[in-house]
Amino acid sequence: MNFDIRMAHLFSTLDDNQVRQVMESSHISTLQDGESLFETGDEANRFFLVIGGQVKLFRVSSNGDQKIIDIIQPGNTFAEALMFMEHPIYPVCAEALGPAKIISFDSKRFLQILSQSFSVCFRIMGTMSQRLRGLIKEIDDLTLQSATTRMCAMLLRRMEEIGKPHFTLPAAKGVLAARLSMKPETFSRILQNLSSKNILNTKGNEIHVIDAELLRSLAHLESVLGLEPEVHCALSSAKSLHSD
Amino acid sequence: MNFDIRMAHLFSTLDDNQVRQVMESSHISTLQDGESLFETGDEANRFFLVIGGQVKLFRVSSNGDQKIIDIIQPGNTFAEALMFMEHPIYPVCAEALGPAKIISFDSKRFLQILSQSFSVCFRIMGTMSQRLRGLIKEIDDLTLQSATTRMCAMLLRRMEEIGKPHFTLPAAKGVLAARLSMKPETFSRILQNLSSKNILNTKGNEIHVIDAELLRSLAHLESVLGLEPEVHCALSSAKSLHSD
DNA sequence: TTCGCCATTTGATGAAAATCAAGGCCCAAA
DNA sequence: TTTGGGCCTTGATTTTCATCAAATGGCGAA
Repeated sequence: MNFDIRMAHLFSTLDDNQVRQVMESSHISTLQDGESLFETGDEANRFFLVIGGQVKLFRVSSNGDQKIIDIIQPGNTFAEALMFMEHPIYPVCAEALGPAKIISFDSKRFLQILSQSFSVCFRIMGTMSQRLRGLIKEIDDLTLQSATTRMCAMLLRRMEEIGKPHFTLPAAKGVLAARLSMKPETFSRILQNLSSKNILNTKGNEIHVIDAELLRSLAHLESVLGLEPEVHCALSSAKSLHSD
Repeated sequence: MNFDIRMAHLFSTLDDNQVRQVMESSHISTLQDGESLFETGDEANRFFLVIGGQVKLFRVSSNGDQKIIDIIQPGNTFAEALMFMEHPIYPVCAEALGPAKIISFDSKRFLQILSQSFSVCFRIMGTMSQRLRGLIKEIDDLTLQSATTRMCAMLLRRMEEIGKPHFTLPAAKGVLAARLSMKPETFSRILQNLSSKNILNTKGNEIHVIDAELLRSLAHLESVLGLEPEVHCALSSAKSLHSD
């Protein structure tokens, strides 16, 4: 296996020797769709790097609903923050979303390397800092915004990521719904609604955005709320989205 | 001022010399109730330690609603995670909840000290790790649970913190409502509801829990995080959980 | 004490999203 | 080709909570 872990941000400042040390404790796994990597409450003495496919992190409520916390893409690490706790326990479940390939690393071993290199320390702190920021944003999304707003924001992110108004949804609709904290039915209805407003077209998992401006105004509903009168048209059409 | 910053977890492993260095860039402020420390979007070149009173961290939507992210108790630091970002910007607003006393520190200066001491590095990583966990737990609360569930969980936490079924709410009801992402009206109604079911009695800000078991079952508490013998930042009001 | 300003409570109403229940679609296996 | 099982969609209904509006109550200042 000649995959260079330095492609991952976390490992990018390691020298050859350090990479070798890290790799000594590593283990590559290939996962089937839906195969579990770890569960909430498991002892967390390893962390992970996705090198193929996707891994979803989620929590399960007592009624069986899943809230997807994050979907980890290839090249990204996860669960590395836990190595700094005394009795680390995974606070989420992780399982493959489709077939996936991952490398796992021994946390203790990595801590040893960490204690030799400030640059790696700083690197990891930067990563954690970003994650913190991301989670705050997430809380923001969940509390200050409606399901429609979240949907529009997601579509816009995806659109800008691709760079074209025509793109494919990054996962099955049901999965995205869980990611956005709504039921599949709601997801479907909102999409259908946006479509009926001629803001976009859908065909299966293909999305074609027609009116990106309107979409944007829906996604930024709140920041728009207090502003100029002219945005009111966009706003009012936003409000009427659900009422007819 | 002879307050020893080593009381704070983050500084606990500093030697006298390092403490002196850190203090050189520090600044003590006394805040009135409601006085702002910083706002979302401000350049973040300082971080803070609360030594008296409380500081609330929150985000604001344009309609004026506040979502309280955290309430920082004396002895705790906040905004320290930002020093690892390239162009650090506070992602939340901070203001005093009642009169408060805080010390601020220069981030750059502290980074220098950090680059001399692995123990401080590890310390800060541990802190960040806990914050991450806390935020995940938060997302959990916001999505998988109803307003009543959140209320019950909060009451239980508070009860266990105090150790008696009779206690005082840790802040004004309106503030707690925002902390739990609900309107004051809803907060009031839920409390009234619990009371009418003889689960608890209320009188002003005094709560007397009658049926803790029932309360617990309403909170749907999966003991996912139940076993956490550790640090606990007992001061901070609930939170702690994350991997990524 | 009275006044006025708060935070809180209470009631009535409405809107968003969950839930319940079918039904349709697509694809893959028989 | 037919069949069956995931997904997704659609419709009807219900629940939860926000919103609007109007008391109530406490507490400090005049």
